[in-house]
Amino acid sequence: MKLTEAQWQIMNALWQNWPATARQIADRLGDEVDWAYTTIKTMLTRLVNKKCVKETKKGNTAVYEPLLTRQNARQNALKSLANQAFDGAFGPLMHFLIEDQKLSDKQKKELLQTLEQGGERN
Amino acid sequence: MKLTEAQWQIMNALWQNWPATARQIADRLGDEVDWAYTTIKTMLTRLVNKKCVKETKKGNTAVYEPLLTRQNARQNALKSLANQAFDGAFGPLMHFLIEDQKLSDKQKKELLQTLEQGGERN
DNA sequence: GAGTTGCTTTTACATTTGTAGAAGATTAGA
DNA sequence: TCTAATCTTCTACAAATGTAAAAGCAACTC
Repeated sequence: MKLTEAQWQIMNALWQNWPATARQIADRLGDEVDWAYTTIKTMLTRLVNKKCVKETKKGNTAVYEPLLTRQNARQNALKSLANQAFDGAFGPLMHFLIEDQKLSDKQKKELLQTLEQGGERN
Repeated sequence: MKLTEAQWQIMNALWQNWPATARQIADRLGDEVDWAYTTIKTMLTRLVNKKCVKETKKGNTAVYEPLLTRQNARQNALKSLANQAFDGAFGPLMHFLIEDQKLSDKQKKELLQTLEQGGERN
């Protein structure tokens, strides 16, 4: 279930709003990338094969919708990053983010808040 | 500079302690993976080509050391994850981690501490 | 000095990814 | 109904990745 760079872009475009046709996705991606329409089609097909996307037909035209949720994709990505690069735990990852990514004070404050909220919710 | 899964494993083994020979790396990886020695050699060579690792000769034997630091690799990985999956910012990433990864109370407490410390240091 | 051991370099080959052209089917317009 | 615009499916091909066997060279061991 690991997505490649290109696949993330497609998925991001799809998550933005779906169901969507290949053309719509192509349009959404228009600014960011410079892919031929068929390239996008191919990638969609491959994502369908990987069960990340579902394809249905509306007449002649294929309509796509995500099977993999953004949530899930993010979770997987983070998990695999944690595994590969941070000894499998989120702790060190977060630690690294906080210590080394030089959060702005504002960001830190927000984080603190999030943390406290989270504490109450659980 | 993006590392693949397999490359992370090699690099992790190398970061553990270096300079190291291919054999040493193979031994360290022994538990985790089941690769032929030559596979490891090949991967090291490829990492050398990508300038992630430096190779020097000690007699007949190649000795490897990282050129890419773990720090840097982590940074790159996080950055690219943030870009792909979190609209390019660390904020949302962290948010996601905290909100959706269900940190244990202990983890949360640690985090709070880290945050406060960080605050003082900066 | 012949064999075993261990390293190195070379070569190979399947799969996945990035990228897309070509050709065929369909639909919307003139 | 002929045509232009779109879609779709098929096919292609290079680069990267995963995985390693083969063959060659050096060194230790009898």
